[in-house]
Parts: sequence; C-alpha cells; structure tokens
Amino acid sequence: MVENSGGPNYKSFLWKRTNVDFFSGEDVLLIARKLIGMRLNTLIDNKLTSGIITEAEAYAGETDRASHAFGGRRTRRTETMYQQAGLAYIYLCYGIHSLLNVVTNIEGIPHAVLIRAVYPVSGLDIMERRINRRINPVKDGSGPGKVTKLMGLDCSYNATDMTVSNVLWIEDSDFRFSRRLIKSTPRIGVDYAGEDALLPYRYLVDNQMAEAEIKKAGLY
DNA sequence: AACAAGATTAACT
DNA sequence: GTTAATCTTGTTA
Repeated sequence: MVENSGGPNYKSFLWKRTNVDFFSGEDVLLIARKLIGMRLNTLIDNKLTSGIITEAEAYAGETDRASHAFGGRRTRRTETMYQQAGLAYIYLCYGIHSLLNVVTNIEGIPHAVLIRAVYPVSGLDIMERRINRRINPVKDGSGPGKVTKLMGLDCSYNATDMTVSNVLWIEDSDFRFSRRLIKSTPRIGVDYAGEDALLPYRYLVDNQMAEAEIKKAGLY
C-alpha cells in the first residue's frame, strides 16, 4: 500500500493491492472493463516501474474461438490460464514478444484478460533504459508487447501470483477515467476467430486522453 | 519431420 | 505499405 505525494492543490489517491476477490469472477468482460484505470507495477532489480492500464481485452475461455484455450486446449503454454484467478499468464507471441494476461476464474476455467496498453507513471528512467531510447509516454506504452518491455517482464514471470507477489502486482484506488472516455471495440489481431472476432471484448482509453485525465486528477 | 500461422513490433522502402 | 525477427502449437505427410 503506497500513498502518492500530491501537492496542496492535488487530490491524494490511496492505492491498494487488488486481491483475489477482484480478479476472480464469472464475468471476464466486467473484470477487463474494471482494470482500465488501475495501476500495474513491477519491482525488478530493486527498480519500481508503474503504469495506469489504458487498454485490456477479455478472452472467454473454452468457448471463445480467439482464446488459446478454445475447445479445451490445455498445453504447457495454456496451463497457467487454467489455474486460479490472480495469476499472470505470460506467453511468447510471434516468437518475440511476451504478452501479459490476468487469469480471472477458478481452477479449470481458463478466462483471462490481456493487458494491451499502459500510461507510464513511475520509473520512466528505468523504462528508457529498457527500450534504449527516450520515452514517449503517450506512444511507448501502447501495444501488448510494449507493455511488457517497459515493465521489464518476460515469460520467466509466467504464473506469478499477483495477489501476493512483490515483483508483479496490480493496485486500485478511487481514481477513475471518465466513463465517456472508455470505449469498447472488437479485439485486435484475432481475424482467425470467425464470428468471435466481432465481439466487443476490447476496452480502452486513448493514451492522449488518459494523459490529460491523469494530469487533471493530479495523480503525477 | 516439415511447415504454416499466430492475442506484434521496429525498421525499412 | 512491406518485411524480418523467431517460439509454440496444430496440421499434414
């Protein structure tokens, strides 16, 4: 639990680790929607990096043609998705990029939410070292491979329990984006999923809008 | 055993 | 707009 240091004219937000009650639930869409505006954190090599989640997609398990677990596929890769809520499902995409998901249901039901974008708020100097150039907070956190790159994550962090980990965890506060800024659209890069590719399972706030709201709220 | 496609990105032309 | 990067999985032989 960390309280940020706002100046006299700024509202102070109390951030609290999300517990298993938050992650765990029937409705993976609702969880994806609620993750927008929460804070993703890593503490790696004693360096803290954080970002406000601005884009997430729900993957609805064995009946969802876009999910790795469609049809009950249970392989070494998908095994983490079948575990309990709050674990991080991190897998290698296109042989190159590590993609971070939150597991959101009970053991045996492979629901997950893909974190597709964050707005960086802490440890930007660390993030610059990771991408090896100056950071553009609006652009560089937008994309699921970019999120893990900024946060220092790779597949070795797969199956981390985010409800207890001091390396990878998610926090909530009273901060919320304006409802009207949160859009829902079909998911990205899942054309192979037939009709399921059209489902509006993607939630996002434009990172430019997110920056304005975050500054207006006096978060950073 | 071989191959194609994938929840992507950066560097090209 | 095109392409190379390159690991896991499912399909075909």
